[in-house]
Order: sequence, then structure tokens, then C-alpha cells
Amino acid sequence: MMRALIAMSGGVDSAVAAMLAMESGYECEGVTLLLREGGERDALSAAHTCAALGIPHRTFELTCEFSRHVVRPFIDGYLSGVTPNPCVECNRNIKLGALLDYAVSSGFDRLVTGHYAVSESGSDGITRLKKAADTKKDQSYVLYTLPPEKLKRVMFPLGAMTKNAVRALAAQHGLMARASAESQDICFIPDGDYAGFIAKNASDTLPPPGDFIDTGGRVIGRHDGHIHYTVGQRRGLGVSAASRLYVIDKDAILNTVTLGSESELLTRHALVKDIIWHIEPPRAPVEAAVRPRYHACEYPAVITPCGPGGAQVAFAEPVRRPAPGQAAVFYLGDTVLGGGTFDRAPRVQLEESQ
RNA sequence: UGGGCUGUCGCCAAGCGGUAAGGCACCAGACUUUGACUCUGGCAUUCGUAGGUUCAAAUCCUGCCAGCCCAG
Repeated sequence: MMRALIAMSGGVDSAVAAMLAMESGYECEGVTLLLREGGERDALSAAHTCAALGIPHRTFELTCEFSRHVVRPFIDGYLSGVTPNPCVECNRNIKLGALLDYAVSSGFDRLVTGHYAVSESGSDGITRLKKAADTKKDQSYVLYTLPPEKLKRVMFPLGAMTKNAVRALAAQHGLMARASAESQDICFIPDGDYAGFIAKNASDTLPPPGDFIDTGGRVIGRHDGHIHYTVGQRRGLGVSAASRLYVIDKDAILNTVTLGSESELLTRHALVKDIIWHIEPPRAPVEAAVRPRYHACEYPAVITPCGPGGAQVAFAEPVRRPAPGQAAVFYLGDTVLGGGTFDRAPRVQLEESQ
């Protein structure tokens, strides 16, 4: 019998994922990651669920790894002037990184998670990542770091289901889990005050207040420190203008934050680095739909490989400037072709778009 | 000190005798397993001030105050 290790957060999604894995004939065992202080409560909830399902449950501590691969890079990223996506890094290094390695080395055939995504073997025998059926819940974006060779060891039982169906199934089978609300915000910053969190953890190197400038370089106000802002941001600027102002650039070295109108925020070009391809890395330009942020649609673009792991993205229509540090995920229909991280835009690009 | 102009929400700004538009900012919700975006709602009983004329004034008249500009 094939063995599956179920990553269980203590919530409904992973509980139902475990149940579905059992129904498909896997010999299952639940595991809850301990990533930070206070994780015991989730582990307890997961243990209850496992008891209800009649499967073993264990915990696996990855506090150090989580700190090193998720929390620390998050802080350092902001300090260096980019906007990191910790969920992507967590999936890459922790949930589908260290935990996947652990599952394999412990003799499990599959790691199961409650992510809303589809891993599907094509006619070529290669397993590819696709969007979930419930497009509102689709998490393929934060899973782009899973290339086919990793993906073939992973199962996403919820990929074909809607959230409502999952809830209904949980209720049907008496899997109360917690009547938990949807998780949100950054898990290691429960109060949502990410700037405060960075301040607490980097007080000696915290960027000081500086100037807001317009695209012409004129000073138009004072900011509280560049970590408080991100490209595309509109609220909380405290600067009044005739029209809405957006952050269109940040410079950690000069400690300036550039503000401009929505039209100045638009661009057709972006640079992506550290690309992970799910297909044979292309040598010529490819057409794809690029999703520049988690909760956004994809935009048609031409991706031109350049340099090792890099590419230039030319959008068919102007889009709101992607924030450096965020993930760019490439799609062909529902299938993820690959993805990477937006790099800082070259200065010429800023000038060009004015 | 003469002459001119201006004074409407924190900021910008409509209004020109009929009972205070809008934008920005701000606040509150919604959305959301990142940061953001977006959406919805809230936000001047009052128009520098004191009087006057009118059924009715931010809108007309007068005094005063403040700011700006030009003369000197």
C-alpha cells in the first residue's frame, strides 16, 4: 500500500485533504509543522482530527528553517527595498521543501497538502502544476517553485473542489477541525503590522524617514521610512494631490520613495530573475500569460529569456508596475509554465514610461 | 501708507441669491493564506469675522481681521 504523509495545519482544508487521501487508498499519517511559538494549538487541533480519522499524528519542528528561509529573508528583503512574498518562500523551502524531503526520507510515497491547486500527469508522463477548479481559491501562484520532479511526489486532493464543497464534506464527516476563519495576513505577523515586526527585529538598521519625490525628482513630502511602502501602494501616503498618487518606485540607497499618478505607474516591461521552469527552458521568446501578484488575473505577455534564470517580460498592454520581490508566474491556460521573482526595474524603464 | 486681489472640511477646489459638488488625505467595513490593489460606507447645519439688505445670502452691501501682489 502506498503511504502518504498529510501536512495538517489544524484547519478544515488539510483535514478534508487527509480524508480524501485515505479514501483513495493511501495509508495515511498526519504531520503538523512547528514553525514558531504558539504552534502547539494547531498541532493539538490536527491531532484531534487525526484521532477522528483513525490515523497516526506526529509533529515536525522546523523553527530554525522557517526563521532562516522565510522570516529572515522577509525582513532582509524589505530592508533592501523589495517586497517579498513569504508564502512563496515557505512553500518552496518549508512545506514543500524540508517537509517533502522529510516525507521522502521517511519512506512516504506522497506528501499531501490542503492547497487548492492541481498536479496532473500529462500524456508525456510529466507532472505539471495547474490552477485549481475553484479559481477564487486557486493557489497555484504560490506553488510555482514546485517543478515537475518535486510535484510528482505531491498530492493536492482539494484541487478539484470548491471551498464550499470542502466545508460541506468536513461537516458531513464530522471533521470540525476548528470552525476556523480563513487564514490571512502573514502567519508569523498575526497583527498584520509587518513594519512594526521588522522594526522589532532590525531596530539598529531600520531605514530612517526620508523624502517622497515625484517623477521629476522634486521633493513633495516626507515618508516614514521606505519599508512602509511598496510599489503600487496608494493609501497611507499622507500626501495630498489633485489625483490619486501611487508609489511607483523605491530607492533603498537614496532612501527615496517616488510617487506618481496611475498613468505613471503603468509599464509594459518587467525583469524577472531566478526563474524555475516547469517546461524545457526556452531559448527563444515565448508567449504566456503572466500573473504579477497573488490576487490578480494574468496578462498576456512575451517572455524573452535573458541571462541565467532571467527573462524580460513585455506585456501586450500596459500594466500596473509589478513590485520588485513579488513573484511572476507564467501560465499557458491553466498550466503553470514556470515563474520567478520580479527584479528591480532599470532606471531607463522608469523614464521611458513617463 | 496708497492701489489691486484673495479668504469655502487637514490640502486642492466647485459655487455667482434659493437653502454647501468633486478630488486628495483620513476613518470604518468588505475582499484576501504576502505586501499591495480594488470595492462600499463615513467625513463642513456651515462658507475669515461683525453687522446690514432680502421670504431666502457662501453668494449683494458695509466695517473689521488675515494673506498675497503692485506701487513707494
